[in-house]
Amino acid sequence: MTYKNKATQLDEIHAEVISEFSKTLEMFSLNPSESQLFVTLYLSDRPMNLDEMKDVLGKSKTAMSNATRTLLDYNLIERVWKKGERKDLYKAKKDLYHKFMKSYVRRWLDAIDQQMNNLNTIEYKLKNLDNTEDRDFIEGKIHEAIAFHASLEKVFEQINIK
Amino acid sequence: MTYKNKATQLDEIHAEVISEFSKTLEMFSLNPSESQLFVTLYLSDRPMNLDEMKDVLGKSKTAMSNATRTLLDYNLIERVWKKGERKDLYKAKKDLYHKFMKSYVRRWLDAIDQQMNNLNTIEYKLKNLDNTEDRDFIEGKIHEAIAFHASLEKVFEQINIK
DNA sequence: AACTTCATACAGTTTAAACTGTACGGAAAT
DNA sequence: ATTTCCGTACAGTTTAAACTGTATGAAGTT
Repeated sequence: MTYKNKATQLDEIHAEVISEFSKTLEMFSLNPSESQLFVTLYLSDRPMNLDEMKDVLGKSKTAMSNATRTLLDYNLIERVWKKGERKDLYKAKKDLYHKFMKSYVRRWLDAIDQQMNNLNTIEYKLKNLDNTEDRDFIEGKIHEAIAFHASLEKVFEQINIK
Repeated sequence: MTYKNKATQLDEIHAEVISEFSKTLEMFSLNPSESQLFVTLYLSDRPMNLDEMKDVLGKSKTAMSNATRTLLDYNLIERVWKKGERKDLYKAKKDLYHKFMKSYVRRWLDAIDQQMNNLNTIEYKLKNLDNTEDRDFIEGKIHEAIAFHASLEKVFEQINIK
């Protein structure tokens, strides 16, 4: 039986957690680098710089730079200042669940809002057309689609409060 | 000013609704063909066959065949039988909001369940290792990750009831 | 001021998703 | 039984996302 020291075994576990947990985070519309990077920071007991990240994940520094910016934008990680340190340091924010939900819900709500505007614009165009059976049919459908968006908005707003 | 007859104007509106509404539906993890096809069926006053679909969307019949199968699987459209008709006919299901939410929530819950199992498996492996500070640290993180999944499960289950 | 060292912009490459066209098997029509 | 017509499997192509390597400019160091 092959001998494995504790450190190696823990490294394997570490890698497995990154691989598995990141799959869930990808469902929040994060790409693989973003998801894996978040889990890496989440599992780290101290802030990390871009070079450390790229070594852990075996990806390019550019990928790490892009991923940190997105995660910052989503408010999932934060930059940490350390005296005498030239490299940027980042750590995962606390309270996983709320941070992810908030970011996710916000992106949904933004998109829903945008799409409702677009549908309202289309509906407005319809009003300038003569009334016909076809016109009324489409108008009804657009109305229903807008109501669909309103329902979505409602359900995501409810999540937000919790 | 260019003359446009009613039919042309309505066709334009029709195309715009497909283009815009489908963007929202893509957020339910549908690909462009699936989303556009759903909206097409949604806007149609009668069931359509694959050839009609491909003409409306300007895509291949294979794309339509694949898209209908996915939409059927997600329970968003249904097949319609018509006497003497050899081609398969499909129509959009009623009650957009509930159908989409249900399908979406189900896919989230399935994935969460799968991921919780994976994390539990990893945690079990950890138990066979000697206790060290590092081990305890990772174990705590895995626990937190599992709790994160449990919270997700809860929030999506709540949506489901409504 | 010259030299390092960092993050990131940018162009190019790789990889994966989306889509197309052809071919095939099965069902219906002749 | 043969022919026609349908949906879809499959292989190949196109398109878009993800990622890499190099270049650049800004900030810190000597």
